[in-house]
Amino acid sequence: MTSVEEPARPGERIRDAARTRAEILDVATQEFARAGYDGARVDEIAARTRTTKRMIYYYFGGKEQLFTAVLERAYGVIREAEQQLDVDHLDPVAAIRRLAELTFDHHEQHPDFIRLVSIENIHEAHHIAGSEKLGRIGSPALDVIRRILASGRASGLFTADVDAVDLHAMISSFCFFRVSNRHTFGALFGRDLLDEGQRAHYRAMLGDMVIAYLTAERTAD
Amino acid sequence: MTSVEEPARPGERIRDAARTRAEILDVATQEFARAGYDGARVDEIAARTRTTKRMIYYYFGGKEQLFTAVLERAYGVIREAEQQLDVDHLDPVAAIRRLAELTFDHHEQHPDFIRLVSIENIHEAHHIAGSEKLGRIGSPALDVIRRILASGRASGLFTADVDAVDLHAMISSFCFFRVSNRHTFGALFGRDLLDEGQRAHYRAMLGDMVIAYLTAERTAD
DNA sequence: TAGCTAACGTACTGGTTCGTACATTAGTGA
DNA sequence: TCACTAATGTACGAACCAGTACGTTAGCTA
Repeated sequence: MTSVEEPARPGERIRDAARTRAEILDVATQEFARAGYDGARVDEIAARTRTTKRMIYYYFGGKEQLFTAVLERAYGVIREAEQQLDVDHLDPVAAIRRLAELTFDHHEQHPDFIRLVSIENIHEAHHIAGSEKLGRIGSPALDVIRRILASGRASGLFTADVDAVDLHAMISSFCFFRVSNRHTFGALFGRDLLDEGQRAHYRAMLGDMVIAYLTAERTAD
Repeated sequence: MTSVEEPARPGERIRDAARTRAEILDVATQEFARAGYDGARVDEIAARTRTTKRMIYYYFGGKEQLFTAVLERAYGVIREAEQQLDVDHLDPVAAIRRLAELTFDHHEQHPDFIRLVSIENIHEAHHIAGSEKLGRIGSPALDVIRRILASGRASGLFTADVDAVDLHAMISSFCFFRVSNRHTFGALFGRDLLDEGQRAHYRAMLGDMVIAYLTAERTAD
């Protein structure tokens, strides 16, 4: 999520539009993820940048548009990662487990993204709806899931006629919840879902669950 | 979630501490759920009450404590509902499906509660941690799950040696995600997870998933 | 090298928002 | 019935915060 890491040589290297813009986005991502949309402070974002508040309005127009830009970039990062998915060489069962594991890993590695999505849901996806870049973009992972499901059904390994979007929701919900609800779950049940020692356990549990669901013999249809 | 519904006879019925307190909590629940902690306005809460802002500070002390009180009551409602759970007369498979369905229904029926929990997670469960009533309260559903799992294992129906808290997390994650991420999911995939026509489908899917997981033959252990 | 414009900084403003000082009254117990 | 306190209302203040008016300069181009 970090795209600016110049050594910050003092005094030097002024007037770099691209860098300034990117730096604002980096800091804004952290600040919005930290405090939510209304909790985030434009002054605080500016203070943690090598530029001033004026530039935020110069480049983005306002707090609202800045948040939209943050979301757009965050979703862009996810899309790129999902496009790297390569599980076609595996058999359907192994492929779906691998996909679940990669989704699991990805959620764990991007807690700020999870927080931004949670925040955007509190605001009823208002910013996504107003963004040309984000409306109905779907997810590259969906195509992967579709291919795996088709091949699994063809080979008779998968008994259930499952919809790709539904399976994506099933996998995502577990991965997302583990990160998004970590704090309340921990406070209520005294168990940290992100505990390092439990990581492999939950990762396997997700895979087992999905495979079991896809390969179970249905009593009725 | 609504506990005050007096006919509001004008001018009458002044000086009712319990009612005033409850009315503030009702309105505050809506306002916090609507806008998040920082987005919520104390003045707005007061305006939508038959009393004044002064009373909010009189009864609760401040915005922070008011939010904690809102959370405490919301969790209290959930606990009460979970205590009504009665699935002991069913066989383990039917019992676990019934439990999943009731969890599913309950999440769907209390979107404000889901939003409050999401908001509290953004704030890293700070208010729960500071509340005597909420620390480590767990969930009555956990005991039910423990009983069902024990009986399922004893009868040999459940192959997996699953932990109750983990199973609770699995069920909750799907139910929670469906409500909490409804808006971003809908905006991105063009599918409303709360669509009335899909309700039975997702409800069955959750049950199928859990049952498949619990009854699947494991390849390794 | 002159001039033009994109990029940047400073200082301020107007409205908002949490919180409170102060005044008042309903209802209860002696 | 009288006094006392719990409950309530009004009006205001001080800090905060998004957004902007205005001024400046770096660096490219003709």
